[in-house]
Amino acid sequence: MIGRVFTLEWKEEACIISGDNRALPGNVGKTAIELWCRSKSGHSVLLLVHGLNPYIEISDPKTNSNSTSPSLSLESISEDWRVVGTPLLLGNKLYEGEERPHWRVFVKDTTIVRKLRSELSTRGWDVTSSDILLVHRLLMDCDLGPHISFSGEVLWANERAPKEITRLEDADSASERIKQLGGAGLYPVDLIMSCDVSDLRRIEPFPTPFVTFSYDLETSVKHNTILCAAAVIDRSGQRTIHEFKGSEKEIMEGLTRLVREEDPDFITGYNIDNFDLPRTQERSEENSNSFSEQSSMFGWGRVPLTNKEIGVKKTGRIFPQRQQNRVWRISGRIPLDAWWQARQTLSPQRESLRYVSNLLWPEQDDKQKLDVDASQMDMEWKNRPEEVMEYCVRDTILPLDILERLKSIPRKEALASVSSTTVETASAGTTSQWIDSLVVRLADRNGVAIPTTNRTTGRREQIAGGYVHEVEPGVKNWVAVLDFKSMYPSIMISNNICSTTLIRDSSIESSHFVSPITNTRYLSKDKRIGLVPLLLQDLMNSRDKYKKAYSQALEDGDEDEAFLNDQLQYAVKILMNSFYGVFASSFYRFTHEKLGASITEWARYNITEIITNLESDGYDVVYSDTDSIFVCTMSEDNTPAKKPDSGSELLAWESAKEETIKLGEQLASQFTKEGAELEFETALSAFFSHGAKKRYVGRVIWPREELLIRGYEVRRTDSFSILSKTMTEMFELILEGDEEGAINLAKSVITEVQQGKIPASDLIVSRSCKGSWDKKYGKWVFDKIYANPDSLPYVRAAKERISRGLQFTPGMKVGYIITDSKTSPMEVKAWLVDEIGGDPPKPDPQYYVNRLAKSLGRITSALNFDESKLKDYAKNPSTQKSLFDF
DNA sequence: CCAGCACCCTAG
DNA sequence: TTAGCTAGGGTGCTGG
Repeated sequence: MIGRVFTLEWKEEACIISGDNRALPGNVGKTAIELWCRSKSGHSVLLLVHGLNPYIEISDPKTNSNSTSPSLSLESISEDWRVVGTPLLLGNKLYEGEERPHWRVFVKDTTIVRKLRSELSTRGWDVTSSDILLVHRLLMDCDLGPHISFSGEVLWANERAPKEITRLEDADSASERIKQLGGAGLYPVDLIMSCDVSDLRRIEPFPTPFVTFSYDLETSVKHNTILCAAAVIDRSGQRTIHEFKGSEKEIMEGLTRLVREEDPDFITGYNIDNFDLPRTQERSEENSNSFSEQSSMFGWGRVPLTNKEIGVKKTGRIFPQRQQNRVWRISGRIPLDAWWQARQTLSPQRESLRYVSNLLWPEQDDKQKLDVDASQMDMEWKNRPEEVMEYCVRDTILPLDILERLKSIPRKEALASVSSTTVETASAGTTSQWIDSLVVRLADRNGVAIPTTNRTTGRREQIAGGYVHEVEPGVKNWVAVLDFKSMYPSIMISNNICSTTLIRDSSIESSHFVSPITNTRYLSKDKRIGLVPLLLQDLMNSRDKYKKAYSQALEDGDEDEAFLNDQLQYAVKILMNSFYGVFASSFYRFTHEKLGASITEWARYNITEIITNLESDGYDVVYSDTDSIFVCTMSEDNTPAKKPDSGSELLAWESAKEETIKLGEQLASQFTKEGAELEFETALSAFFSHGAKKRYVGRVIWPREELLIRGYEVRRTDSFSILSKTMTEMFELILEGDEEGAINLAKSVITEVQQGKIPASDLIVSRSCKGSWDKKYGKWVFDKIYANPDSLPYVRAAKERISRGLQFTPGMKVGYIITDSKTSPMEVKAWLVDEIGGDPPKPDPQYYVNRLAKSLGRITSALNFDESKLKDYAKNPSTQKSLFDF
């Protein structure tokens, strides 16, 4: 290997992708933290950080705040072989509502923390700060986010490293030096450096030029073997395409060489989590006799190909790994499945790559042209290898286009920035890890001990949630929608709700907050401001700051700056909204069961009080859900909801609109109080519901014009398109006051379905289907998950898919057509036309007539025209000429 | 025909 | 180093 090395100091800025740690050689009780970064100027960096060593904290439950000598033995801890030095007295910390002295115990190595923790707690100690990864500890203790500047000693650099670094030296001695410093050897990155914790600084977020690798395998349906593969590298927009043919071994070695040479941060593809990665793992195992051999085919981890990293068990960091049904982990890189991203942000009706690309780029035929039959891949590969390869290449480009369109990567980076964690944690971590990142560092600075995650299993009793107002069937004209700004966070802030302020005993406090129903008490703010309220207030302020910066950047015409700030404000919103759920959970480290319940009871109290007041003032409250209130702005007004074209009617309409806006603003300010800010969100010219909670539509006229639909089939991914289309059109008509038109539309569509005039493609039902892989028998099974799988239509459709040689992954949506509803369970046929073409299944008209009559009938019955009338009409449309015959 | 149940998906 | 929450609507199957 050729490289350049020096005794050079180097300083630059980068974004932390992920991190890990390794003990320094010689059992010296020191640990180096590895940070994999992408620099602002585009090269990759591995940073070995020194100066932070693993520790845990302990306290004695029997020692109070006035004493510094515990009843338990500190000496025996000092003598433990796993412990470095003597425990360090930190002073008092708050733990479960009590102040008591805490000691910090340094541990030789991160791998033995778990055992030591359980031993100490068996001996009677309360052990805290003991389940936090060292790399997270680094970010917390040094108050860093993902964007950092650093300076240090250069240990190794390749051709992509900055030109200023020039002196040549040999690879072996560089590798040796890296190992002495706790590293693993020559990592496959552009630049390797060493520094001290004090050399790291938090800096303002910037858009990092990440490198992404997208890949796709074509495999034999018969033998599961790999036929060919393609990959694309995206280096800040510049893409290079790579094709792989030959033996399976050659294909996988080619992919692995590409990963190691191009050194991507993200690894993507369509459905890689459940298909390409597990298949590559399987085939590389099958094609090798040792881990070392396998590493040439699947050694994608960003670590050197040393014996230690390859490992003697399946624990070597060189291999991508997945713990039981969880996300994939690849050392130093981030797997990011385009399928999952599309599913999460788009909620598409169906989830095949064809369907999603058609959804995103309807005008581009070439992106979705069907030219290879995936269910006959062996034959296709034999007869038309060029076309198969072209198809394979296209399927590696599309995932990159999807991520680009959904802004997935900048979103993860923004979330990492506002939650001050690595991009990997933002991308693959859990909501409680994002919140940990902020709460733990604040707790450390405020003398609050860090309890471990609550590992109890089994569900505790549910807490009560939000309030939902009954809704009457029918249309209401001129409605103002008010809602609370960040309701749950505001409640936590204004009532100082936090585990650090919860009053746990019956002690008398001079002043405190008391929840309205269960009388849960929280300290007043002059006694102590809760960590979480403090944090939420900070986040609220920072969101305002980002929003301002966004507007300013738009004004200045700086698109990049506007985009960055928009991402950041959005990430803050996501993060703030995650707090309630985490604190209402049963396992989170700073949770107490009373916290979640207090938040929602204050919420219910606030909103029902306002509703009562509005009603007693004579207002008609049409609907309310958790943090929103829909209120009629005119009691006896006949101004039609449909916007007239001109004349005096238009003037009347405009004045009704003005009136609604004025009243909306007035009511919002009237009912706003400290810590519960009510905002006027939208004005509706008409509101309709058939009378069910969480199902309504509105004609929005301010601040923009749109049709608002909530809950109804139109919003559901398991509806079929003729139902969604018809219902949407009916809503348009109803909100314009044309009820007759809506009923007629329902009748005519049902008639067409009865007569078999609607194409099957408008009748596809799609639902997600779970399943688990039976290793022993090598097939998908459903009875571990479902009580009676064969009675579920989507399971039967999934089984049909599988039997036809198509991919199945747990949780995927499966499309099907109901072909005979007279039997029970009803007969369904999988929708495979998108993937393998052929004739569509023949739908059972009666089933669809019934479904439409039921769903559309719910709507029309609110207009006094019920389901049975719709069905009668469909059976014999010619005899029923007028709507009002009935 | 109906109640009870399992399961999916959405609102917030 | 396992893990956000509750409220609510709706479909289809089973068994009486």
